[in-house]
Amino acid sequence: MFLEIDHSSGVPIYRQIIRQVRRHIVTGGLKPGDQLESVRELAARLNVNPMTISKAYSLLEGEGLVERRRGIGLFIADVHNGHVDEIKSRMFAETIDKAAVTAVQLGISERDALSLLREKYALYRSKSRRQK
Amino acid sequence: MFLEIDHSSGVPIYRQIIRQVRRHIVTGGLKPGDQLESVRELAARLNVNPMTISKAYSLLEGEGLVERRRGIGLFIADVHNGHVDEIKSRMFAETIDKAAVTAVQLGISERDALSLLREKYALYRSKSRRQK
Amino acid sequence: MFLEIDHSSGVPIYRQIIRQVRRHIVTGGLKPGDQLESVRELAARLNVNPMTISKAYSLLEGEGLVERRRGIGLFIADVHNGHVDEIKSRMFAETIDKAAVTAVQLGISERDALSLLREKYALYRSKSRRQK
Amino acid sequence: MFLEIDHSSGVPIYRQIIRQVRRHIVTGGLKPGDQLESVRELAARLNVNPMTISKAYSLLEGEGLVERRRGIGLFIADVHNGHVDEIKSRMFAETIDKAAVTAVQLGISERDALSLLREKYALYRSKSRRQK
DNA sequence: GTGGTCTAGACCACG
DNA sequence: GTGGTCTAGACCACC
Repeated sequence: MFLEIDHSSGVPIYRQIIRQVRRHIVTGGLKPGDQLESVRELAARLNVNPMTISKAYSLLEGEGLVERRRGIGLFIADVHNGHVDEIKSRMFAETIDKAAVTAVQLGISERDALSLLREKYALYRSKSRRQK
Repeated sequence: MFLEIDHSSGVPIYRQIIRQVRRHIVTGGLKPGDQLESVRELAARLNVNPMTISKAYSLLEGEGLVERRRGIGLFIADVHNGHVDEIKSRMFAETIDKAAVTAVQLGISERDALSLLREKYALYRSKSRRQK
Repeated sequence: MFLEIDHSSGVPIYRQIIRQVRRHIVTGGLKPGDQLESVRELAARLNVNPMTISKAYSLLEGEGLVERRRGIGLFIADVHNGHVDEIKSRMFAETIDKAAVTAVQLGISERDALSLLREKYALYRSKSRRQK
Repeated sequence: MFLEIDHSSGVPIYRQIIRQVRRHIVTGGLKPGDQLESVRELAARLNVNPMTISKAYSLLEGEGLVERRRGIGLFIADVHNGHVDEIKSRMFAETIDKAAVTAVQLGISERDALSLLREKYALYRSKSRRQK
């Protein structure tokens, strides 16, 4: 599971995790029944405190996106139906929208904007492949 | 100076102020030599504690965007063009960064991401021209 | 960490702290990765308000000399050698600047000024060697 | 009269003026009976508020270093006797002392220290000549 | 009038 | 436990 933590953004780590896991579920990257990485494992991989992972998982459980099976671990719940593509598009459109507004307001050329996006895309694409 | 404080966003007030003043400076809404609203005045207008405003102003001073003239008030500093460009790049890079991570996590192709950005860019570009 | 606060000097406490921590970092007394005393601990020890310490620490963070690890504490950042050298130069330039102005105003010749500096330098150099 | 105001040092302007006028008196750059520049003139030249100059002059008068002659202006008082060279040396030695300690503590070479002093000396020497 | 500093105390978020 | 934020109020220095 590809997760990118930004320690300097000020956004709490557990929130960053929740948002990204939610995305993976929406995307189908994580499918109903899939087991989540264990708290300890993920904590070690991301180099954050296990309690932080635990908090994120608990909140996802509260949302009903994740199910706890006692003694075994956490699994993606069966909530994955319909409208997924639409939701995906909307989620992505929001981020691009902000970027476009900012670019225009700051007078950044379309050429520069596109080339930066291309570069960043490649960066995270390769990171995500390495994490798989 | 137009400033909009969102008390419910969770983003610290002083950061909201910094971000908006910075944007006003970078986009030319505030020009070198312009005097900032006084701490007390702005505090009264936004209905927040003067120290909160003071904190925002001090940090802007630390960034070199704002200058104190003792006993008189605070003024927009004479920022080099290079510095402004650097700030712009940083501001824009942050938004593109988020978009790129989202795109990768949602499994959106680079091609689609770029074309959406192109489309949005054109949209806001033409909007901004009409407003001129 | 040795910190000496002079309440009667008129120099703001938070600036005294910043200057001394900065000096400890630059001279190697505090090394990258070292944890700073907690805000509350230092506040109690120096007998000042925690917010004053917090302000000093925040500004050091803004300078990039110190890093927050959320919920854990503050640590000396991994400062590049170049950055340290820059800070050193700035610190030293300030003292020489004052000396030069004084020399000119007192009508002391460049020759005498240089020879006094040479002499004082040798003095403290040998003192510092003896302490090693 | 050569005066160097540092707006960014945090030291109040009126104090900077007092200290430097005092130095000129000690040095003999200003002699008993010499008339001081008028408040307005000096204010215009240094580009500071006339009240700031006035405050500095009043405090110098309080020290007895300066005398007010009603309707005419301010003059250097007749306090200029003995020990002058000794005082000068001490004033200068203090600044060099600090510089030398800093240099040694920061590990700056004698060569670099001397060359910086040479450079700064030349800078203020030429400034002082222009102001005469 | 301007901003700067410090305090005391409350509350929050994070780990 | 950690730091961060905000408030209310006092006091200071400067112009």
